Amino acid sequence: MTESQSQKPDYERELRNAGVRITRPRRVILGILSDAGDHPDAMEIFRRAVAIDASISLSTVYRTMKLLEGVGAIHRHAFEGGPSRFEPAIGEHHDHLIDIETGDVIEFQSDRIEELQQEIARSLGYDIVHHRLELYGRKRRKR
Amino acid sequence: MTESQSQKPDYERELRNAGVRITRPRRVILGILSDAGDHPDAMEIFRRAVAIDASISLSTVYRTMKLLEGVGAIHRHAFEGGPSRFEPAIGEHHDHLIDIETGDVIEFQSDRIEELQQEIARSLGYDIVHHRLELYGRKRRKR
DNA sequence: AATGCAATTGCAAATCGTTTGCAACTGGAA
DNA sequence: TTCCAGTTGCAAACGATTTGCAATTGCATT
Ligand SMILES: [Mn+2]
Ligand SMILES: [Mn+2]
Ligand SMILES: [Zn+2]
Ligand SMILES: [Zn+2]
Repeated sequence: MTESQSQKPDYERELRNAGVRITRPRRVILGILSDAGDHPDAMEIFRRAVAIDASISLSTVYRTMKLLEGVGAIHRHAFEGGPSRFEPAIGEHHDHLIDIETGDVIEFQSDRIEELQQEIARSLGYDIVHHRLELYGRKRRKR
Repeated sequence: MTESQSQKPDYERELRNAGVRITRPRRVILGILSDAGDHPDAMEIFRRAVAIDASISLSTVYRTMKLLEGVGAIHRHAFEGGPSRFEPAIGEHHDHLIDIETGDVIEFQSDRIEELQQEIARSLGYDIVHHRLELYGRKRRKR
């Protein structure tokens, strides 16, 4: 396997090109997002950021998330109940299954479902701009 | 077509059986929900309620929605951005397509997608408790 | 029909997640 | 280095929803 497909996005480059200033707080937040394997919310990102640079504020986390969402660098999820959660917009599209007991988020992907969504939308005279598919469930009890 | 399948749910009966007290505010709110053809939010329900009984409070609307959701009489939707929106839990299950330009909500149903969701969940070792499928799109530009 | 009391209400204040005004600060082009 | 528009931290504001509390009211019981 070559490293042609980096797992961690080079945000700094990407953002510079988008004409965004790379500041200290942003560099810290970008680093956190780059190697987050989960779907942290703003407060969690803030905690991780403060551990690196105590002067970072929650406001800046929120402002940065909004900016990154705006340039398409991250995705915002509004899972049931809780606050917005984020993840880098790398790799192929996927949807989520949320374990309603543990809160675990499991990713999955179904070309078939994606196709069907398109069909449905167009049969209704619409083009899909984006969508949201979330399954909420619990581990199947062993039989 | 007979009237064997009532379009408007008989909430009062349903709730009495569930051991819920039928108060004046509740009766008004239930009436509004019964013949709401749309997906109103709490504030909208409040407005419609006040038009019938000026003494109803927004708190009571919120408390009643929570109660009705709890007994499964209504569904709560958290469409992108806005506040929670509600609809009677009658008829067959359906999902929604939201017109991102007008805010219109269009209902649709796909047995195929529902099946695929089940398959996916069980392949991941889960039972689906509920799910959420929302398509956000815009009217296809006429070609 | 009158009684009794837990359930329900309206109101105001609180809460939660998020946004914003503002004065101080800083990245990075020149 | 200078310079200033962009960015920051802070505190206050925000919108949606929830909650404490004292007053009211369903409704089961006499
Ligand atoms: Mn994900
Ligand atoms: Mn609907
Ligand atoms: Zn998808
Ligand atoms: Zn569905």
